[in-house]
Amino acid sequence: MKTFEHVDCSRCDKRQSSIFCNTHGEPLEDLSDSKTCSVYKKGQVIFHEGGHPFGVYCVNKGKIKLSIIGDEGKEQIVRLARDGDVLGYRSMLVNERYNATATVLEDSQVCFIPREIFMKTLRSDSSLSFEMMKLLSNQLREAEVKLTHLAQKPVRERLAETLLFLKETYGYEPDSTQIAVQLTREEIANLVGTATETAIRLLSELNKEGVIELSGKKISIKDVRELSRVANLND
Amino acid sequence: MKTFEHVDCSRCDKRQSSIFCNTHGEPLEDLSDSKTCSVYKKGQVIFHEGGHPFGVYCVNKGKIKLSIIGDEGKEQIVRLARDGDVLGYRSMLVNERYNATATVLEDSQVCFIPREIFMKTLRSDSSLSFEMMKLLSNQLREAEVKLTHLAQKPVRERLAETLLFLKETYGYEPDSTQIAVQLTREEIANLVGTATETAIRLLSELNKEGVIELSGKKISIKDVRELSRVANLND
DNA sequence: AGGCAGAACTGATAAAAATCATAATGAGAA
DNA sequence: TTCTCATTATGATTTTTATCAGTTCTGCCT
Repeated sequence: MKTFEHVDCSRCDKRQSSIFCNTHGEPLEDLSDSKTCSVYKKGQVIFHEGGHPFGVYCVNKGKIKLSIIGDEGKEQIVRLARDGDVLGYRSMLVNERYNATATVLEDSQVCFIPREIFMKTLRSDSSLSFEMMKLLSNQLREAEVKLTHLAQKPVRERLAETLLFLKETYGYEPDSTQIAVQLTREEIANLVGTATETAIRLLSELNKEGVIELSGKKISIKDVRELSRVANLND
Repeated sequence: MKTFEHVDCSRCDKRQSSIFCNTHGEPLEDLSDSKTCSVYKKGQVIFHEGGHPFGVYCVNKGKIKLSIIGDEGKEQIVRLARDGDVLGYRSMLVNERYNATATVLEDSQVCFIPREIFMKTLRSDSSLSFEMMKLLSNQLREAEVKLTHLAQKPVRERLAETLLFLKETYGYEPDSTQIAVQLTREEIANLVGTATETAIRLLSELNKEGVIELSGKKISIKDVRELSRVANLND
């Protein structure tokens, strides 16, 4: 974990779409001055389930998975983070240990804002607490919808939905319909909530049907419309 | 929906354990003066999925389910509310339509705080936004854990877990080990995330095993320890 | 380049859970 | 009270999904 050149928050173009979008002036400078910026290599863990939170992490550039380990040691991926996303705020707010592990999916640049500074900003800048509430609200809604689908929809539909979700989250590779993230089949299964073999089987099924195209870990969506139909998204 | 006698927030004993625990003085009076208090009968709907939020609901006394209707019209119960809980705040914060329906499980008294007043209080009373963030954080954690269990644990374990959850949420009837809430078997299934017949079958299985005792809709827990073991809660 | 380990794949089988069908019970309305 | 309809219950069957076993593929390391 190497430190990379310090990025001035006021010049960070990801800020506009982040919870700091309305934070300006002194509070923002405070944050910027006290943070540290690091590079994480693929596979590295930013924080561990059960660990103590000492601050929040702000993704400058990167792709990160947040996962919970279930009773039998099986991973469940509960969220994916991209540029501009903030991680670890929840545990900090309620002053509890992390209940998820953040693992880097590809080399990423992440800024760390120490606890005290973040909490101070939260107290002084009411727009930040507002953005926090909105963020939490949205994530809660997403989690509840996901819950419903997990309980009610068959694996094939959930897999299609997951692929569309990956596309929405990370977009396509330049000039292609390949989803811009590399996940193992196991990770895809842990996102969908199924067994690895089942995920593999259904992926190659969609491949045969011409809806998607597989080349190694790269997945391209050949027919978004049909994939949406498979996902059966009416709500 | 009849209006019941106005309850002064400052004298409401549920306030201590609610998000208004640190709200005092003028802000609290404002809330108290502008709210309306209503009685809802069993089965009545407080708000509908898709409807516009005009304020937040504060449960004075009652038991309420929050549910989402899935693609095939099947209900998924995503949360249960009890005395002191607040409902509908999430949609209001992000200014979206309700994404869940709130239905009263037994006759309840609920106060309604109009949108403007609540938002005003949120701006003026920073402790309230803090409590909101904590509440949202906790609910998000719960949702993510539930998600993981839904994806990884068999129905029997989830049913046992649900029964323990019901006990934690609503407690026992006075001088008994009967859980203090009446749900149909279908509702239990929609909470667990399974088919009604499966829920019925597994309930009678636990009944035969002597872990619980069924009498109509009343469920009593005869052996909490064994039920916890069935739920397989290691995390 | 060769070999090795992990990942991806495929088939067979087993287990879990949903669905369908049908009967019994019970609560509320006329 | 009796009738009716919804809920509960149970059995049989099918479908879905997981698990197990074995093979091929691929990237990586020396």
